[in-house]
Amino acid sequence: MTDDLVLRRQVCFALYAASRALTDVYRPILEEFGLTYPQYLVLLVLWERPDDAPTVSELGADLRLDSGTLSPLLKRLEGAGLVVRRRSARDERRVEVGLTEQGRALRQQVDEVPMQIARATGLGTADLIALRDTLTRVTDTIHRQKEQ
Amino acid sequence: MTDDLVLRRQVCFALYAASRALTDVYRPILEEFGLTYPQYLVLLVLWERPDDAPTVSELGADLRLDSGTLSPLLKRLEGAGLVVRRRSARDERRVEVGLTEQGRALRQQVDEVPMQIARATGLGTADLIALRDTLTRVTDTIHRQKEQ
DNA sequence: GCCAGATAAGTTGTGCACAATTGAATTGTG
DNA sequence: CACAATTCAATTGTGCACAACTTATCTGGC
Repeated sequence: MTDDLVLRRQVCFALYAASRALTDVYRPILEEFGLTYPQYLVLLVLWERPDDAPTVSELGADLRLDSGTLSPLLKRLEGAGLVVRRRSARDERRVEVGLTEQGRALRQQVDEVPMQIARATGLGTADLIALRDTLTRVTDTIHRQKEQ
Repeated sequence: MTDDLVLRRQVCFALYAASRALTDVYRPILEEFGLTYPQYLVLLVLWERPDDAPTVSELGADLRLDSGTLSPLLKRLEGAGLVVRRRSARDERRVEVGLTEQGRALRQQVDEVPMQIARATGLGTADLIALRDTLTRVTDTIHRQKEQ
């Protein structure tokens, strides 16, 4: 196996390992709020647009998750009293996901979570931005190829 | 609320999304060989040291996975005829994982997989090296903090 | 207005990840 | 030597991810 192949394998493993390591950092922090990381991501999307209640599909487009993942996840968030689901009046196929008062209030409580996470990475702002941009480029490249 | 809470600017989401996107690239390629990505990672470790059969713990140390993940995964690899598990003679608590002839032979067949993956990322060698180093640094920083 | 095709969300089944627990084997200490 | 503490793999239970399928609803062409 050439060095190039080893390198390429290492990049993929590095990505896989880093993603799991970061989730490990989130776990104890989010556990205080009774949240998992994917649940936290869903709430981030909802907090960004507090006025319109997106449908399951729209949430899925943002997070690149399908209903097979989101349906049970949203059911758990609803069970926790953070979210409400209601059939759209205009289109009964759609389910709109909105925040409850409790879900809205949670936003302030998790305010310092991103800073804690950034600190745990040990990277400065410039490195974080560079890393985010590279990763976003990789993700976009992959998704663009997939659509063709 | 601060920009930090904006999903797009989150390095963590970029990492999570990139990791899943890359697994999406692996899936159809590895499916031809009847492998999942974590199973492929286990085989990579075994191919790197074809002489000694590592224990479940040693595999776990390399991949940062515990027996709760590895035990059923190894059972499936054994069911596929790629791997054998045997209790250590010296220490009956340990289970050594070795390659079968079929498992050894698979190595040549998946030879060009890493190149296909690297192409899918759309990054050149320099970018791949930089990305790998940054990710490794993040992972190491997190794991070092965890041990303290 | 009717209906074939589409779209949306949910369900089922498989395979990770990981926490917590179990049970067997080994090690360290008195 | 005895035995408590440790180590190792496996198991159990929860929660993603994702493919494949189901059911309900909607849309466009006629």
